[in-house]
Amino acid sequence: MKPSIKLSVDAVVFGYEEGNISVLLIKRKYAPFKGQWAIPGGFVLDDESLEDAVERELHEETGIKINYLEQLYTFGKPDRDPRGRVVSIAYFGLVHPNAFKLFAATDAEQAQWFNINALPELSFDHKEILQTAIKRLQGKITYEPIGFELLDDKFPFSDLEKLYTTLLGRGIDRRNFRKKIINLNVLDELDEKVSKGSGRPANLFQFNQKRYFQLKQEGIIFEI
Amino acid sequence: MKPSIKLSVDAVVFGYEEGNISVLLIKRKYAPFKGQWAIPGGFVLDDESLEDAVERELHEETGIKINYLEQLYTFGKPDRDPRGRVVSIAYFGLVHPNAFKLFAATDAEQAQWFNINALPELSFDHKEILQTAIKRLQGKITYEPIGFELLDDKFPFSDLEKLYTTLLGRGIDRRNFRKKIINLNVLDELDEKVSKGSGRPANLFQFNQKRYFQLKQEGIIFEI
DNA sequence: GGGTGTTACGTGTTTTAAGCAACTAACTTA
DNA sequence: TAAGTTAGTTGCTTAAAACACGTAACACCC
Repeated sequence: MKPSIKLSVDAVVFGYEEGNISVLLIKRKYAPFKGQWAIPGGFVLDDESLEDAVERELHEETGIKINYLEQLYTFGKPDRDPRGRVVSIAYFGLVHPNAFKLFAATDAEQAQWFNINALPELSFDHKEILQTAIKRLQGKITYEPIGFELLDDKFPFSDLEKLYTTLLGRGIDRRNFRKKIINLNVLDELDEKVSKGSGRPANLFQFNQKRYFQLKQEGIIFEI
Repeated sequence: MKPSIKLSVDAVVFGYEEGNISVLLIKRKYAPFKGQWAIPGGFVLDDESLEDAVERELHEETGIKINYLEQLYTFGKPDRDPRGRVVSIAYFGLVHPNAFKLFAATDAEQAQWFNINALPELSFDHKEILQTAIKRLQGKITYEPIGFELLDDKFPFSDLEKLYTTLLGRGIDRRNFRKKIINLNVLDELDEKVSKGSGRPANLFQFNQKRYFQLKQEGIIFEI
């Protein structure tokens, strides 16, 4: 007896640019939900791992290569797909958006970044998936020094600060935040400055990769 | 085209009794891994939800009814099952072990509680699943007032304390722990005492369900 | 029935971190 | 050159975690 349940993967990919958190969506080329926006994803091939499937689909549909990926949650309500029973394993990814040129193909008519505060209507139960992903992102950021996967190589401290306030949706104390991050020793202060608009030019920082990944592995608790 | 990937669910169920954290395992009745211990679980039927599948399999194989269940992680390596491609959605459950009489049936020859420090060899990749579950349990306990789902209705404070030290695998400061828990206001102190062996008899406590579930919903952060 | 061991429980002090205000620094723009 | 703007520092106040000790209420033993 062959099962009639199909298995798919979906990927919620976040990017951050100049104070905005965006998510990568595709416009569906075929029915169901033809012409509507959706999270990139597709069916798992019989002999590929789940992670391979996510990366393959992401690359096919949007041209992107991910640099951070983790499993999010598995969605399996019997009626979530009009084509029949489809259980989807959702993943959660982070990229530097300006490191890639979006390029839609296969099932996707178009691929585009959307600000998470200005989302279009989504196909299937993708709204629920996205909300789950946003919660995960907000949760992660408070106990892991995320940011490396979202920020540029070199960045002013205010970018990190803005990433946190935007993501948490609330103000944080600039002074304590700086103290805490500096004390983590994950940042190397550079001798370069950058000036954007008015105001004092900011010093540039860079993540110390070695220390950063060491900290992540130790499962650091750092409570913003 | 019908897919050849099959979908199963597995459930890691924890119980706590007198200072011991146990996990519920079954002895497999059929090949593969016949006669070996495994996490309870089985294939998902075409028209049932994932949660229904878990609860059905758990009840069939062990006689247990769960009072706390959440999704853990989905395991999908192509070679994890010798019968072919099987992707398994693992769940995580908590029960009061002495509230049920174990009763093995269907695929299970026997169902039994095992101390998590004295586990037998496990089938498939179930060792990895169990380790993931233990990590989740340790993580959850530090930011959620878990315990209600594991402890008896009435319990001395030392039971809660022991639950935490056992689960975290390290000592905690008894004085601060008590202060913190009491300040959460989730416990009602009863006028009953219990004496086990020597020493001063302990006052019994009870979870204030209303306040407890309110706190959980608010997603309390309470950092042991 | 009075010491002794044992577990339960409370008070207090010291140390660390979070919360918050005021200030200095280095630029741009009018 | 004064005013506006963003960057970054110093320090004080308050809350919480880390830690030691003292007291309470039993069982057990002689």
